[in-house]
Amino acid sequence: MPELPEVETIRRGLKDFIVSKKITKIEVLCDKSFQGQPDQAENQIIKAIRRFGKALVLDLDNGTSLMIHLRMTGQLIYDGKKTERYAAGHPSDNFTSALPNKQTRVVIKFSDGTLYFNDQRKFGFIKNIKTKDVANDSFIKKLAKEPWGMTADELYEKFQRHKNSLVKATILDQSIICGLGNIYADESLFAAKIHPERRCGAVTREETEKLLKAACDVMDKSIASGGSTMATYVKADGTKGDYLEKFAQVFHKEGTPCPRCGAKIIKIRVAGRGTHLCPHCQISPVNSESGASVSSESSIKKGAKK
DNA sequence: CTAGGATCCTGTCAGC
DNA sequence: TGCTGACAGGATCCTA
Repeated sequence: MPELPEVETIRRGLKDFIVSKKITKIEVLCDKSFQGQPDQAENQIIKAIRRFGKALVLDLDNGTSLMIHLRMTGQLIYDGKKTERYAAGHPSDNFTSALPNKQTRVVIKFSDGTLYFNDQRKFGFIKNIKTKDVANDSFIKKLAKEPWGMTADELYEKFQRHKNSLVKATILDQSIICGLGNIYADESLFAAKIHPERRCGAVTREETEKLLKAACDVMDKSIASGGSTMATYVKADGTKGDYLEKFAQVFHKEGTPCPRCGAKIIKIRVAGRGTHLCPHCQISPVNSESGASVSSESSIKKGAKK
C-alpha cells in the first residue's frame, strides 16, 4: 500500500528516532518476513536511512544493510519508551493499539525504544544484505527514475515502446516510472484527464507531459502533508494522516461528484486493480478512439452512472 | 521482447 | 448467525 510519499514520510520521520542508535536485538516472529541473518544486524549502529522507490534501506556500522519493503500492508511503528510513537504505512488500528500483536512480523529493539514491522498479508519483507550490494539488488536495480527526475520525452518514449499496454498498468510498473502505486496512478490520470484504459501508443506527447507533471504535483502534496497514512502519536491520541480525505479527488470516491465537472466518479477494474475515474473528464477509448480494439470490461458499479 | 493473468497471504465486507 | 466470494495503496512469476 505504501507508495512513494508514504515511504518517504516514514524515512523522514524515522530518521530522528533511529539514526545513530544501536540495534540491541531483532526478534523474527514470522520467518517469511525476514530473509537472511537477523543477528548480523544486532549490536550495530544505524548510520543512515535511504529510500529507493518504495523500499527503505538502513545502513549499519558493519557494512551490512537492512532492506525493508512494505508491499501492500506493511507498517513501521516506532514506539519510544517515553510514550511517543511514530507510525506510518498501511493504515490500521495497529498505529495506536498495543504491540506486538498478531500482525507483528519483526521486532527491532533499541535501548530506548522499539521498531515494529507489522504486515497483515506477509507480502512485505526485511532482508539483510551487504551495503555495497544494495545498488545491485534485483529489485533496486530495476527501478526507473522518479517522476521529478524524468523528462516528458523519456516517458513518452517508454509509452511508444509499450504502445499496446494500458496506460494505468504501465505507470504502475516501477521499471517504467518509479514511485506511483494505485492511489497516485488514479489521481495523476485524473489530473491529466487521461482515461486509464487508453493504450500508451494513443497517449500524446502533450498528455504525457501533463501526466508527468500531475504525478509530481500529487506526490509533492502528499509528502508535504505527511503521506496518506502517516501519523505521529503522543500517547494514544487518535490523529491520523488523512491524504485521502484532504487531497484525493477520485480514489475511493466512487459515487461522489467529480470536483471538476460534477459527474459521478466511477470505479472500474483495469489491469486487475480497482480504478477510479471521472467518466466525463477522462474519455473512454472505447467511445472515442477508432481502434475499438479495447475490450470493454465490467464496471464494478457503485456509482454506475446515469 | 511485450502483454495479460495468476499468485503470494490474511482480514473484512457484501450478499445470500 | 454463518458461509462464500470478491477485493485489497505491490511486485513477481508464468504463459502466449
